[in-house]
Amino acid sequence: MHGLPNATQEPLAVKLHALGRIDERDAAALQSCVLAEGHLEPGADFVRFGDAYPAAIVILSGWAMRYRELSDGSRQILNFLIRGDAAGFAATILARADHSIGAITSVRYARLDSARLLDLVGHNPRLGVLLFWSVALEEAVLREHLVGVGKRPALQQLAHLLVELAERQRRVGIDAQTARCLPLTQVALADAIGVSEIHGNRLLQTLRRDGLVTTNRRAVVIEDEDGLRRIARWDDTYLHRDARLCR
Amino acid sequence: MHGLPNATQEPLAVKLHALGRIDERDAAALQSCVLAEGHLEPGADFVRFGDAYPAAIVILSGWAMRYRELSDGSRQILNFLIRGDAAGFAATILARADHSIGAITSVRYARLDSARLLDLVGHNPRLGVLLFWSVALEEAVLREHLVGVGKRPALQQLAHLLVELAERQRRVGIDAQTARCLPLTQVALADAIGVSEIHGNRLLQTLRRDGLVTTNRRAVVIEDEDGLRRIARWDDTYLHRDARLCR
DNA sequence: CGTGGTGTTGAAGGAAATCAAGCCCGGTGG
DNA sequence: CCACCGGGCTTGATTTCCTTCAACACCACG
Repeated sequence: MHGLPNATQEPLAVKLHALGRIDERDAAALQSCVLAEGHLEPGADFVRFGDAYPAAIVILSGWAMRYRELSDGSRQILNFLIRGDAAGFAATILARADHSIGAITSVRYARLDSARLLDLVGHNPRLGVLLFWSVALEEAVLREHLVGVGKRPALQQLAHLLVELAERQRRVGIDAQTARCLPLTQVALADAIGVSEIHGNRLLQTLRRDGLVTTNRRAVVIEDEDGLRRIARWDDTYLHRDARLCR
Repeated sequence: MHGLPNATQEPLAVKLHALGRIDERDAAALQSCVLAEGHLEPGADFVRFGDAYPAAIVILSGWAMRYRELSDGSRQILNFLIRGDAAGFAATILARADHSIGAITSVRYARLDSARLLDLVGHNPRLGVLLFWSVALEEAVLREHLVGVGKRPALQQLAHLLVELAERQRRVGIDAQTARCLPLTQVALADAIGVSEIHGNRLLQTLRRDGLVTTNRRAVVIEDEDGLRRIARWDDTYLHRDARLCR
């Protein structure tokens, strides 16, 4: 992000900034909700299904995921969380987690003082609107995901996911080169789009054959995003939806 | 619902009451947000994908659905909306709808004054918590739906949906007999669980053969809910999750 | 009395799961 | 240093589930 005041380098602020202008005072206020930083190793869980919720957090760097394990051992990944994404707001409300959240790469996060955040929102409706916006957007992503898993052909759905993740990375200020690289194993991708690991692998092969992506050991790199968009039938209004920011 | 103060008969109040006690004053306050009643015929849309959002509403009676149409003409139903369910809160935030909402049966609804609601929440945190709770719960339902569509065998997923809908009806005070009856066509069910109409029909047949459901022309009636729960591998903690109500 | 939404059936083809190996590579420990 | 191991990836063969296509019966409705 160019020309941002310094305090807005805090990821939640960066994210909200991408939605609408927030000034230095707002950014500072957000920053004041940060209690401490924490760290998770790849594979470690932040919450597990059925556990009591820990405090709310914001991801500072690295990749995490919301997921659910089924009795037969399979796993559905509900969403990926990157820099600026928040989790655990429901802690104020729900007694127990209805899904697990785990680290994919090494993750740095900030713990938030949710009482203070709530207070802040009460006194600064504009911030509240922006926060609500980001929650609404996450729900929109979830809905789109459901549509994809339910109705889209698997290849299209895979392409859609890859484009979405690159797009989301750029939106929180990650540079275009880095944003092309998605640190996901093939199992993770398969579990996200709801197909078997083997089928997921074969789908990736066809994308690779057409030069749309390359794959490293534990990552997928987007080589031809426009091509992927075509396969995905990407709708530019998705994620682009702008907030009504004045009030 | 037995022994409720009169004002709490307003559906949103009934719904929140099911989550935690709300008193007559709270209920009256909620009621004061109602602007007017409206009505939709079966098949009519409340919002269509891409449209500007109309005001927020609460369903008073009847069935509606959130859904998305794809370019190939197919449809994914995201969620069903019944008495007490709200829609269009995102109107405050999002410029355009990212999904359509349509009436399945004839629907009565109340339009809400969202500015007033926001104001109310600001002054009555307890109400805010309850409202947030209901939003969080809807998101939980959406996540569960995604898990089902992605990972559960279609028959299990169908059974799960039927049980969930009956359960949700009872929770908003609909009597057990009525709650067993789900006014859904087979196409609607199929579109919700992400299978073709024909396959959906065959799944219903197997449920019928085992005496778990009967079907009228445009409805499914649950005959053996415990049996369905077994097939669905129903988890009793789902939807039962209780809010942390004191603060 | 047609017409269209709804439900039902059969047959055939396709998409994806499952089963079963085997490879590559990085890390660990003997 | 090398052997071994395990996580990630790849491939082929087989089976299962689900879609598609094509009819047709059945009300409910105008």
